[in-house]
Amino acid sequence: MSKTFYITTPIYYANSLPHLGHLYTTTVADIIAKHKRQRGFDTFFLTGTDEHGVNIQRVAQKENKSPREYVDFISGEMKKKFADFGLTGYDIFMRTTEKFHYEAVQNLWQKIASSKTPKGNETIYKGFYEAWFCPNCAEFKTESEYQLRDGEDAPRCLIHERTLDKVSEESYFFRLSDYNETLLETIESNPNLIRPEARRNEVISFVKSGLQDLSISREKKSVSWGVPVPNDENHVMYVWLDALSNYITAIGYGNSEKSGFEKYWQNATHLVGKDILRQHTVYWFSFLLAAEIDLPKQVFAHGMWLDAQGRKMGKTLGNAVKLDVLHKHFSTDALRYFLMRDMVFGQDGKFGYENLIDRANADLASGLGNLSSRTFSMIEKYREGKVPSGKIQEQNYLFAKRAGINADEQDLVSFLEHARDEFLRRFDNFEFSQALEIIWAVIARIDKMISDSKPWELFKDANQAQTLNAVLYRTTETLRWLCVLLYPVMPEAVREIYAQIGLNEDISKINPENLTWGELEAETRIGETKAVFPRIDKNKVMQEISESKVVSNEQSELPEVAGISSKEFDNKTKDSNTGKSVAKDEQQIIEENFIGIDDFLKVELRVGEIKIAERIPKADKLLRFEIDLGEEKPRQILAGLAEYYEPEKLVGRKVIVVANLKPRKMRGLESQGMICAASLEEDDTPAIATFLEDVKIGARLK
RNA sequence: GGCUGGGUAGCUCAGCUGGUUAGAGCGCGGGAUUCAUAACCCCGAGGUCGAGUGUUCAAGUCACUCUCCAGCCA
Repeated sequence: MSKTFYITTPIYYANSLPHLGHLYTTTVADIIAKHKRQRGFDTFFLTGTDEHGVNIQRVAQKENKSPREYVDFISGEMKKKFADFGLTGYDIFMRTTEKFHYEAVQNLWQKIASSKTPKGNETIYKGFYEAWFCPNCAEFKTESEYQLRDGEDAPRCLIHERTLDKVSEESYFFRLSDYNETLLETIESNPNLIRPEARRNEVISFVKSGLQDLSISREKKSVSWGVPVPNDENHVMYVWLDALSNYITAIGYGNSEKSGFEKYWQNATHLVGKDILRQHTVYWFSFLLAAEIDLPKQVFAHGMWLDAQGRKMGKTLGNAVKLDVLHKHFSTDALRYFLMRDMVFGQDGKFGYENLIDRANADLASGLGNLSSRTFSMIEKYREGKVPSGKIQEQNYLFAKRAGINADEQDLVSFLEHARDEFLRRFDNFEFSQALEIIWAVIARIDKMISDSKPWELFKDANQAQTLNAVLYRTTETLRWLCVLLYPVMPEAVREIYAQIGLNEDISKINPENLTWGELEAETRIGETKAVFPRIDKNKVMQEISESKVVSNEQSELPEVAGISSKEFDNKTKDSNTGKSVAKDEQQIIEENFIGIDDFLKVELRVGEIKIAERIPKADKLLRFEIDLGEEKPRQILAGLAEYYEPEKLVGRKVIVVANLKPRKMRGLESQGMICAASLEEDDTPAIATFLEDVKIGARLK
């Protein structure tokens, strides 16, 4: 039986449109799947949507759709976006609303219910949960949504300020509290079960702090959109049991429609965002233990993409990456490369269009692209388009040596083999960023070999014919290897290069472990040459992106209730445990985005004239200003404008100053306010706000 | 507050079990070159490795204290 491999992304909660987070995890999974397949693993790749729960019920209602219509729409959008980015290689797009899943989770429920906990108790029991309910909001409130005042028994709703009612609802509970020891033992004895290590520690400390039983159902009268609990008309399962079990139901556990459980489950890897790690370890592992199913081999929690400044992306800040912008301006391969190269897998990463462009230009255009381009151009020019043999005969050794080329290619071969092995090792260990660095070290080495041997001079010397041949052969053969290694990351581009070498095998089926130096045959006729990674005109593209942003802000979009999925996941967690309520009302979100006039008046904006502007030694961004606000003496204000403005030219300019900002020290100097400026572009290039009319110094803005 | 992780060149990061003058890429300055996508190659500037104390012949690398940042605490 061949080796198998099972890779999953989370199934994404179908309450909001696809965003970068979804795209990222599925891209990583796709790359891993392609890699494993190349290496001969019988691989199963799952992604999909999680479609039940009260959140979805509500959003659907708001949209005047049935939950089913709504999730059909979202899941369709998800598939479309994935397809836009070439993500079609999954084996299943799992949906929890499918019939087989209903059947299978119900079977799982019964299996769990029929077994005992490690301490010999019933695993599932019926009880009540109690929670604070606000009748005005018609919602259960979580801790962060209410306030308990001194001397009062019941907390108050933060919105309505009225006391909350304690409401209890019947619920089935999973006896999670009986799984502490088993869980701890399992996790501690398997260092690789949860990764990265820092995350694993979090889980361990969470388990150690004691586990409470988990509510796994809701009464149908409050939540109807879910899988019915077997033998109880009045309950539906609550999200996590339903959602997590998809990983096994999709491959045939508990149902006969799907298959592969025996084959794939033994080698399962779950990729998850760090925000849902607990659910995928504590809850999921316990469910599996209860159902007497083996645990997955590994759960890997990756980080989040932050914006270029390191802030969380979201609706409120308006800094979320727009997938249509990405799709319009960047090739899928460049994006895939960036996602793998720029984020250390497991840590958070910063995403900026500029970073992406810089990365693509430096590594892809100037690096790999340029190497292939110069190679084929030389083969065309010097060897009539045919890859020459790399053999150097003994009588030519001396000539080769003079050109700095070792007649024996073994050094290069060993180097390349070692790079390949390292690459595979890093890749297997999910160290994608470092794996790719190794490839780029190979590119640098080949570039250097070319520069050192100077093929354009060798060409003029008849004695150096074989040296030139060797350089060209070695370069091309190395490119062949790199294509095979890089295939999972940049399938399209690498196929193109492979074809330009003149080869036509299906690169997706070539196992990098079996690459053998010299298999590229001499006399191979190279294909038609063209640039694989065109250089991106940064200014132009950045300009276009900032223009398109303005447009898309004006378009009305489908509302993303309560924003982005990580937040939703959090809410969902609380919900599943306590039955307290969830998604914030859209209206409420909107209200939160407004401030009252009082809030505005707190900000003291005044007109000031710049009297002195100068650079600060050793600070490349900061400028020091003295600004006259009509006060006794000018104020010293520091601002990060040095990269964009000549200080001399700012003297005399009237600007808007936040006058009551708390003073702050920077570079040992106190800044007594802030100059208002707008950002021109993604990188925060500032434009100082100013007046067309002649305003008085010290005048307050209102 | 408790726990966990991190603070290494302007930026993003490598530095395994302590051992020569602390590395890479990007960016910046200079040079060389033309096969190539203003590319590639060479040279250079730039770091008291968050602060302090200790262990040691020897410490980004170990211990302790402090500090700042991030995450987890249902």
